[in-house]
Amino acid sequence: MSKSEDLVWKALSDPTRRAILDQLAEQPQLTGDLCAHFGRKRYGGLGRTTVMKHLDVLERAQLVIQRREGRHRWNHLNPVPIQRVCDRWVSRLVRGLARSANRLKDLVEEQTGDD
Amino acid sequence: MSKSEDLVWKALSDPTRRAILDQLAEQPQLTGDLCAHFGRKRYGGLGRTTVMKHLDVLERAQLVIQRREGRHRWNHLNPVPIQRVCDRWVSRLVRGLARSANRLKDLVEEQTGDD
DNA sequence: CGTTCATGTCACCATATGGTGACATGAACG
DNA sequence: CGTTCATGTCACCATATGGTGACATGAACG
Repeated sequence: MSKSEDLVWKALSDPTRRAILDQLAEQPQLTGDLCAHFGRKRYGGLGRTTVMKHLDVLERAQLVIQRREGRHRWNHLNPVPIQRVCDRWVSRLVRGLARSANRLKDLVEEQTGDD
Repeated sequence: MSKSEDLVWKALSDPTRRAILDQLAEQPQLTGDLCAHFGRKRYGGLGRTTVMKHLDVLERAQLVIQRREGRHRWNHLNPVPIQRVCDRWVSRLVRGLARSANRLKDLVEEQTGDD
């Protein structure tokens, strides 16, 4: 639907990017720190270029906010998009659940009848 | 991380699949109904094969549950995986936010100082 | 002010993914 | 029981995506 929501879902679909967000949830980090971390074999053994590309995707989805400081760059997690997206879906599901309460009841009765 | 969580994120990353879940949140539908709906130009103009592939992805992520009935197949939305995934992330973010409250305060003060 | 070190950009590659038409199966209806 | 109609499967294509090494920039430190 909305362009920005799509960027968020796309950004979250990759495990490495979710791991980056995990790291940034702990504390803001330098691009170099993240590259060093995900460069370790245990954590993917990724090249610096790869990590920066992931950061770029996260930035375009506004999940990560970047701040220059001299020749360093701090990467901050921005929790707003995730919460917005989750809120929307959970409320949609709740709406649907209410509507289908009767059908679910019927299904359960039918299933237990079969056992 | 976990295999099943990855399947859910991957499944949710496509706009068409999210639209399918939207449809199924309203009410369970036959595969043919969904194909007819998304076959309309306004809703993507997709072929039957394409819609079924999306349904397959959703089923593997357990976001959709299927029930045979004669030569028909009912597709039901299963809200559990979305809620589980959202819960995990929101709680992670809350944890991170608490930890970074001080840093955020500093940032805000610094920013307002610059304006 | 030359060198170093963190970050940015580029062109490129292999594979995953969304999409398709043609054919297969199998319940249901005359 | 032959035909129809909903669903399932197959091989295939174009493009998006994750990943890479080589080169570019530009702050900082001796």
